[in-house]
Amino acid sequence: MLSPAQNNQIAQECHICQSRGGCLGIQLLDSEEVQQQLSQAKRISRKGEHVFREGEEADAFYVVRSGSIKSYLVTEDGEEQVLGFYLPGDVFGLDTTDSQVRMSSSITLETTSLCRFPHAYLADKAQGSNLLKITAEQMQRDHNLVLMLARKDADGRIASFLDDLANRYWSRGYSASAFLLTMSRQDIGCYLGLAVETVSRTLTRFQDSGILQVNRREVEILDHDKLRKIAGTRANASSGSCRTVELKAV
Amino acid sequence: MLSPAQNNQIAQECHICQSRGGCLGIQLLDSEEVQQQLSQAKRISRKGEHVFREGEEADAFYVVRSGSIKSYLVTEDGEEQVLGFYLPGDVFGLDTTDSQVRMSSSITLETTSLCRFPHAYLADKAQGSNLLKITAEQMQRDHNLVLMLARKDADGRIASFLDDLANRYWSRGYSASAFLLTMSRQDIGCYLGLAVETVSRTLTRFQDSGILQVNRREVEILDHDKLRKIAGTRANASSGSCRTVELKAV
DNA sequence: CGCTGAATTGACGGCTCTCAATGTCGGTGG
DNA sequence: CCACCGACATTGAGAGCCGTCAATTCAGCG
Repeated sequence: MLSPAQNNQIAQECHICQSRGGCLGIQLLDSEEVQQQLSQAKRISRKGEHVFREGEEADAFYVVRSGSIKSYLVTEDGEEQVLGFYLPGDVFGLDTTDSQVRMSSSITLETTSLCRFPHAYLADKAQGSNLLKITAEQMQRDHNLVLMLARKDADGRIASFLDDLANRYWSRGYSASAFLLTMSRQDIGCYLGLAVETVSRTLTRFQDSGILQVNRREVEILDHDKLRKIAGTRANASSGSCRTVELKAV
Repeated sequence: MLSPAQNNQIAQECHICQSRGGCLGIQLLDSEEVQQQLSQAKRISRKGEHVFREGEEADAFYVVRSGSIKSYLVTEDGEEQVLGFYLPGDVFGLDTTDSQVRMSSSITLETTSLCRFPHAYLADKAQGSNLLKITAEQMQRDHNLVLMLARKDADGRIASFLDDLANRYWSRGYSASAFLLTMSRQDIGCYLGLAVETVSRTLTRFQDSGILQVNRREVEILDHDKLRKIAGTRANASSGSCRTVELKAV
């Protein structure tokens, strides 16, 4: 076991995971290996480099230290479906098949620094519960995405997307009202199941309504309440008839 | 450790998990507890009963022995978003929040028998990798759903849905061409993000095209190739401009 | 300075949602 | 046994959102 002082030093060295209750390396890696792994772990990639690709062996997962990551998969006809974007502090690379093969690819959207957590170096104890918590994050994200896709129109999707980004930046200590979109309009469209033109038009319309200010990749949210309101309202009652039917009480 | 004979006996008692490489109880539960847990585990619920609800404490997950389950969550405006349907052999109840709280509700669609796996009784060893494998299933399912919602039109979604069901029945030893829809049209619509009427119309149109025969809950697939073809083709190039851009090789 | 790719804006058409009516099945009570 | 009823499913007509196609502007870069 490392001394508290040592832990402290390592934790300070990487403040990214504080929102999770401390450095993941200390939580997950065999104590004796922590320092070594953490020092090996820092990988810096330039924009457009793949961290891993679908089909490769999955022998590690990652935490974003700085920069941003796009996770996507390629359909049969050779086109992308974006699965998510990862910001500093986010864990990614956990979605693998039964046989520990990558279910998706991930690529850097800018110069990005990562922590790498090889599966082989994970400590055994309490691993299950920790991993469960982490995978839960991913699944929640998936569910939110599904929810957006299935139940919201273009306005709702864009608003949800921006609100989500704002919250995630906020929880990481950045401004929730002004930030940079590290991904292209196309990426956003892919993520939200919208055409690029629709993304553009919607942003412009939001700007005209005074909800936000947008210039290229720069976004400033002026009326967060209104944004949240748009994000919250669903598009179609389509599945709106899907009310929770409470069956007769026993 | 139980003797091979005992393991064999227990495994035979429950043949559901064979496709997974053997009874999950033997793989996951503390050996000494296996038999006890397995006998306690059998829970039979009548149609319309909740297995658990969103917000409850998540102290166990489940495997469907017989019957079927609908997983859903309720949006702010009190409406459902179906997250998936679970058939015999499927694991569900793994999607929890950080603090081990249910992220979704699940309800029986018919008389259903379940195996219950309390987290407290899980053996420590090799738990991590096993759980990872299992959560991976769930995530893959999520991804497929997202893919459908974001990139397929009504025809594609319905076709994918039916093809998926057929494959899952097939892999469990049932007919892949004729089966019963255990869920209502509304449930299907919720799952696929379509209006009930669209589901109905699409099924009718598929029938008129000779792809399948449908009567109420009974479905018989007549032209599986054509079904798969429809399922495979995407609706909009919307995100179709989302080609995999191969950046310049280094 | 020209080129390339990203982003914006406009016109048009189609898919699917909405609203509404009808048909069908299972259960209930007379 | 039959009429009635409610839930589910089907079918039709109309409208709106969003994708497609196309042109234009703009930023970055060699």
